[in-house]
Amino acid sequence: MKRLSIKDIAKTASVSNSTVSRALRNSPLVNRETGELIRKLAEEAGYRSAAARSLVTRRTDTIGVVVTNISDPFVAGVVGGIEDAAEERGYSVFLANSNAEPAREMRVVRSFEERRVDGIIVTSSRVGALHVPMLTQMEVPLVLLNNQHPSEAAHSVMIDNEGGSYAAAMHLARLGHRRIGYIGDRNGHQSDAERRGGYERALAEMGIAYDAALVVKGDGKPEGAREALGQLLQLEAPPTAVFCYNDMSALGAMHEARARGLLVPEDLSLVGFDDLYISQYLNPPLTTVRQPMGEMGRLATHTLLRLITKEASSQIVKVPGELIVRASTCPPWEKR
Amino acid sequence: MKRLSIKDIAKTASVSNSTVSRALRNSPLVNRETGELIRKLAEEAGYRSAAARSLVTRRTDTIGVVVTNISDPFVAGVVGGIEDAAEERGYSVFLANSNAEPAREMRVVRSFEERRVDGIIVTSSRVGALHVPMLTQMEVPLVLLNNQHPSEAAHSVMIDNEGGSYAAAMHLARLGHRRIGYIGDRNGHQSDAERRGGYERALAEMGIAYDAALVVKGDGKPEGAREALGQLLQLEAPPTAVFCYNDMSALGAMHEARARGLLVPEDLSLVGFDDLYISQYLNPPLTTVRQPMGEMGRLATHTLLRLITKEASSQIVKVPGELIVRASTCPPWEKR
DNA sequence: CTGAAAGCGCTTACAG
DNA sequence: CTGAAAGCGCTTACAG
Repeated sequence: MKRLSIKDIAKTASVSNSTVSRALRNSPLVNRETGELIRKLAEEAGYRSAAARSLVTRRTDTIGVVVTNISDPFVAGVVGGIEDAAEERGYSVFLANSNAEPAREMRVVRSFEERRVDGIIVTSSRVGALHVPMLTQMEVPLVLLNNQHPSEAAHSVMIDNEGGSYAAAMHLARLGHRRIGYIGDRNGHQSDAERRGGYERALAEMGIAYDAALVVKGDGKPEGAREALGQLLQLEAPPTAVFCYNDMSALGAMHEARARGLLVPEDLSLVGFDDLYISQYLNPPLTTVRQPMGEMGRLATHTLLRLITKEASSQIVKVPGELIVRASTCPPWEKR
Repeated sequence: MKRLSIKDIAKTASVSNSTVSRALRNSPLVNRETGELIRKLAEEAGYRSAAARSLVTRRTDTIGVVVTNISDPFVAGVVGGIEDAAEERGYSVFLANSNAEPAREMRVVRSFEERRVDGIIVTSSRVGALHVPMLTQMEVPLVLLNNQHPSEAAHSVMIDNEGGSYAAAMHLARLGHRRIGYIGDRNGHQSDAERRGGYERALAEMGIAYDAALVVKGDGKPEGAREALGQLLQLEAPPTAVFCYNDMSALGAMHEARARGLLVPEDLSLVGFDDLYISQYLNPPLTTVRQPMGEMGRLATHTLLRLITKEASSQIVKVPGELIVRASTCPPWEKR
């Protein structure tokens, strides 16, 4: 069964290619009955070629999404939202992992360009930000999601890192904690600086002196956080609570605490950032700052689509986080 | 900066379009020096249009991947492997969520067809299997990954459900457990039947009588497993160990056990299936059967690529699972 | 409302 | 080794 083309349909409907093309695009320039007949035939018979269409329309109804690693649950959540929003509007999405390798990111972006995607979304990439110049020069609409580079001229969707972290640290301080640690991300992300900023503001507001020894660096993954918590626990006066850069770090910290025989939250309160799906099922369930991942993906897509259709669109949308209090935090005096 | 075409390069190199086209494809039919010059110009200047090329070559160097839900960590792991393998071979991947909705799955498959993908991979979809006839009729190469439908005529990559589950249940039985529960998946997946099969074979081999009351159904997610574990715990003689359909179910069971004040593994041993990234960090770390997700994705891609190039390829690849023993299981007599 | 014709940007026999 | 020409399958002025 050969792939049918517009021409075949034209033949069996005994009209011209032009008419078929119009009917398939629901053009008003075509007789109702003729149009319906053609559409019915097309439905049964086959489909048009997007390639041929794109060649003349110069649109592909396609967007490219570059992520550092689709296996990261935060990224996967965002991509889910992007795909949903794109599909709703009739767009298909190309997905490419950069693995945070600049060379690979360049490669995939070029392949996106060659495929003439109508727009590109870059997620959480430090690398990506370095290429903003290249990307903007390509003059393909671009939206950055949780961009990690301060100086961008691109449109972006960002979580309110500072505000969310402030809420997290305030929660801990109000519980009565005075020695509150922060396990950050050593990769020099802007988000790390912002989250630390919110943490510091909360401490200051609660009259807690900033202690540099309580601020250590993980890698955004469980392993790095385990080490980082180890450092914190070696302190003369170890923290009674730790705010972590993200849920994955909190997961590692929780694991490490358990390995050392500490109870969470009785011996150590822990707060994360992200609210991954699994976080509610941890033992204990994790107190964290929710990022609406799917929603952020949808937002980024809508922004991009507006860019593509040249509609006005806000340069940067900042999404608030939401503190979700669960069982990994409690007052320090419940200790022992 | 306008998008350059082959024609522009031809002009500045003062050769014909044909020559540029050949040089860009590294054809031996072109003078070395000329070729290099052209390639250099092209590198600086711009790129060819994949759409125009596809129109004549009838290939798009593109594959479509349909998943039920990219936010599922198992699926995300598989997609990561697919994307890696595809990128290596110069293919781009379209990603589409079906959300397990048949209508949406149809839609995305059609859009894949319209975009003339060279091949399609369908992951873990019960729905997908229903459309195998439609898909095969499209005569686009198709590979199913962990297909949930028994009667397919398509190529597929599957985990050895029966063998993995047998190993999991044997592990429990050898630890000394005699009352071993199974929390399955109520969605009627073939994988559920196979995993239960492995469980039953192990019991039989260890001389443990099969007790239907110990076999309950979850939904493959934490919530369903919580309920299911609740049922098991209401039994007169509740199980001392439970094998779960997947890690997400084990996560829910662990959460429910904790909520009821049971200690894992002392009061209840728990085994999962998948070995998600997070499973090693759970409290306690989860004993489970590892599915090499990324590897399976790569395998599916290689099979598909072979199909695309008409090379011979095995109809069905069965991947062995690996039992990973961690801290969520112990002998029953350690109880109390 | 409809059709003939040009053209989108490539690739590939065909003829040198 | 190179170029002119046809053609891939559509869309869209243009002319009825």
